[in-house]
Amino acid sequence: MEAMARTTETGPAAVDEAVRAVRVSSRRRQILDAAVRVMQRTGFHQMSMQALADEAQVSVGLIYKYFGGKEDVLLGTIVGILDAFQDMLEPAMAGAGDDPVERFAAGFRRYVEIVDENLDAVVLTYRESRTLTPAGRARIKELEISTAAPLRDALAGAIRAGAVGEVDVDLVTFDAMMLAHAWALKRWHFSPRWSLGDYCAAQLRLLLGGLIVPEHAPRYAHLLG
Amino acid sequence: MEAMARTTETGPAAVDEAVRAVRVSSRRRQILDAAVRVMQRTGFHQMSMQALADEAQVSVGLIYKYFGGKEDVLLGTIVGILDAFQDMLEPAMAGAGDDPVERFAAGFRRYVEIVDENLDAVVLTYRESRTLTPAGRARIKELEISTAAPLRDALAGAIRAGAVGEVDVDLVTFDAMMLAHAWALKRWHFSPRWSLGDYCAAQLRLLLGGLIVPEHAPRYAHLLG
Amino acid sequence: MEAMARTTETGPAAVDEAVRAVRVSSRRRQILDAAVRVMQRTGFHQMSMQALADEAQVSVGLIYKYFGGKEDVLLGTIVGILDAFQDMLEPAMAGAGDDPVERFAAGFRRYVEIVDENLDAVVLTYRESRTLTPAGRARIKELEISTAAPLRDALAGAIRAGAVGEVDVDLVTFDAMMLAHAWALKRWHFSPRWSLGDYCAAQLRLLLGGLIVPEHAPRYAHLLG
Amino acid sequence: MEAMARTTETGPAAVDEAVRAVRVSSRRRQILDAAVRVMQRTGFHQMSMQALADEAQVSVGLIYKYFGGKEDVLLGTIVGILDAFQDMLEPAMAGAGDDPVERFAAGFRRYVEIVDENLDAVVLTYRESRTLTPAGRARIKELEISTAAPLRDALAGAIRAGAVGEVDVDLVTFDAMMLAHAWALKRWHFSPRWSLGDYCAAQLRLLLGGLIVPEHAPRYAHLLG
DNA sequence: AATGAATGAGTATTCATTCAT
DNA sequence: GATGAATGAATACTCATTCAT
Repeated sequence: MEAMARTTETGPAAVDEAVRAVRVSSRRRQILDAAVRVMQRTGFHQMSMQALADEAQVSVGLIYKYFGGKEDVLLGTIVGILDAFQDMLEPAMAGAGDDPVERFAAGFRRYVEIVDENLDAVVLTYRESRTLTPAGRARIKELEISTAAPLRDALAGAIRAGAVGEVDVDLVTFDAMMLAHAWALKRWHFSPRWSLGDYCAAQLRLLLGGLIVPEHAPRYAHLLG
Repeated sequence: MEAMARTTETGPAAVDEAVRAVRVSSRRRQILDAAVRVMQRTGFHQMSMQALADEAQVSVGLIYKYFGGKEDVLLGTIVGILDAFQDMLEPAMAGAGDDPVERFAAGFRRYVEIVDENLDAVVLTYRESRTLTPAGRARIKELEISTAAPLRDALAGAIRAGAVGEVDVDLVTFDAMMLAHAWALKRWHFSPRWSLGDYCAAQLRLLLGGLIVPEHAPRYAHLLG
Repeated sequence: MEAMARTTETGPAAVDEAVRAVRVSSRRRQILDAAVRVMQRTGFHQMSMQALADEAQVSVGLIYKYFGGKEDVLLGTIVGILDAFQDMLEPAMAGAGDDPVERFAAGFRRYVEIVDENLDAVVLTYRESRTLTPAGRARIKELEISTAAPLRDALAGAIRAGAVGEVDVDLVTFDAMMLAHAWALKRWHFSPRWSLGDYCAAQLRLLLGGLIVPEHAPRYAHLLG
Repeated sequence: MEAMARTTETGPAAVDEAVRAVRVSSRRRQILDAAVRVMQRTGFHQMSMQALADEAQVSVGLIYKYFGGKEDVLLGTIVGILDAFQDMLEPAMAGAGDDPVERFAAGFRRYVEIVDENLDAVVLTYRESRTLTPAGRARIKELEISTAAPLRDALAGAIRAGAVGEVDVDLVTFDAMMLAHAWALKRWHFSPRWSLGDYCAAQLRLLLGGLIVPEHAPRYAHLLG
């Protein structure tokens, strides 16, 4: 059996390579997950590498095997969060049917939910971006734009379908994203008074209120309240 | 001569007191202004007290006569910025006439302008708030709310006047504030494509588009595009 | 009196300046002296800044006010040693009379004596030079050359006076310096069997034996043994 | 087959032993050669075991199978260099004929040549000796003495032969060694001005000038210039 | 009021060494 | 024999804060 396993077409070296890649990836994840937890408690600047090592249950030295330094951990953390956004948003919108307005609404709701599940991570994105090198910042910006792409597409679809008038797709998408982020950025203001569902419904009402062309309004009455 | 100066009607102690208050205030301002400049360059955490002292042209020790410590300088800086917002917003709205919708629009435009004049300071507010003590954070929150009060009042007036339907005043005010802040927070995205005027106009169109009741719409055609 | 002192042509600022310069210089000396002691015990690389601070009876931070870093302390130490050489060699030779051969002999003896008084410092010069930046190394080389200048001059004088034949002044000076340094570099070999005086006498005999022209030899019989 | 291999006359264990000894020796050499190369580039303290492993094309762990630790590598390196000196010096002198003065001169020339071929290794000997344990240092000292033995013997022979007067053999040998080392230690001073041959000739002239008794001088005119 | 010399705790990073595989 | 992942102690350097003058 062992011999057989070693004589597949990829060969033993390839297998070892793969095993190693998995281990590297899992170690990185282990450290990044710990980093999110520590930064939620203390912020990036207050996080000592020792504290991170303790939280991740590894030695300080090992962190430097997987990351170039503290800032690289920060970049990895933020990128990880944004990746998670991207991975979660599209499926939710895919399950919302064909109507582009409904898709946009479902996307927005999901976006806010994901924000709610990653409150501190979102705040982190705003707080610590400037700490990154220009290259790191550029990467973050790209990711943020591509994260919102499904929302942008749905909105463009709604305009093509005639349900929404001619508006600046980019601006509206950005506004939607900002208002989703606001749930995290200003939760000290909203959270005591608003439930997540109410917040989404109210914001969607405001967003769509000025966009939906009057003759299509009845069909979206459940969104426009 | 010295004796004469000390025999004015308010009494020498009072004069000294006043002189001292002015000097204290001017020294504080001198240091806070320097702090804004340094933080714009380097961020709060990178700013050393020595660098602040150099920029403010005073000695390190003197900073500790006027502030409790580094964090107190940060609090003072943020409060100073929010104070400036408050001082500048109300006059601008007062000069916009009686129509509450026009006042709101004028207020929003001015708000974005002030953001534009204090880009780094606004970002600072988001980046460094968590560095503050809970007491400091609470103070900031209050100030942020009271800063937006004129906008809130105008919107409430518009509803009372029947120009705007029944909406959640607080939410809309917050959205407006967020979108104004977004000009600073996301300027890497907007600034290359949008002028300040276009940004204000487009955002106002979206905000008001869903709010103005149809029969009043013609009167605000210049705002709704 | 005080007033008078303050109204000399240099003025109070200049006085303060001078006071400060003295303090800076004394602090530097205090730290450099400690550095020599610690490096003698442990070598440069083993010397921790904390250990240096303890030895110098100052705080770690203060060292960084007076030196750019650890390597700067090393440079300062070596330069200090070479300066001491220069300050001590010339007076000794000046007191040795007019005969250039006698001057050379006296200079060599003094050189070895100074080496003997700074055994570890000399070794340090050989051991740690490479640790320095190119600029630092260049400075050391210059100093080493100028340190040996009095010996070189005496030898050149001896040649002009006809007491010594035409030899390469530079080479002989360098050899003399090397053999003086050898007293420190190889003291594990010499020190048990040779006294300082015997070592000097023997080396001088070898050095001068081949140099002095035969007809002058009688005059220097006490040197040639 | 395996059984056959195990029944040679020396016995299987002995063969394995021999094979192992060769391999051990070759691995040691592989690592030591790499160590010389790395230390020439960076010095001992800057050399990380990882860098050494990379240069030697082995894993870090393997180094610890052949050496007790980093310092043991250093000791091995220095010993290796001194061994090489010993192995190379004697043959060169053997080929120089029977005249002891000629042998001494040939030995000195060869010594400087070997120094020239191992410039950094020689400097290493001076720089890093103190890093060793007392036991290691003692070993180095012994080796250095035995390395110079052929020179010492030739000089003693020259005295016995009456070509050189009664001088301290040990001191002269040491001086010769120092001046050979100086070619490495002070190459920044000599190398731009002197060729290796000129340096050897000039130093030999100085060394022998005071030693050769006048009546033998004509025979060594080619050495005394 | 004002200075700036002095402190020393805090921290990112490196690297010799070990050991499970 | 050979690997290299993992460890964690060691250390140069920074900087907020104090205090004698």
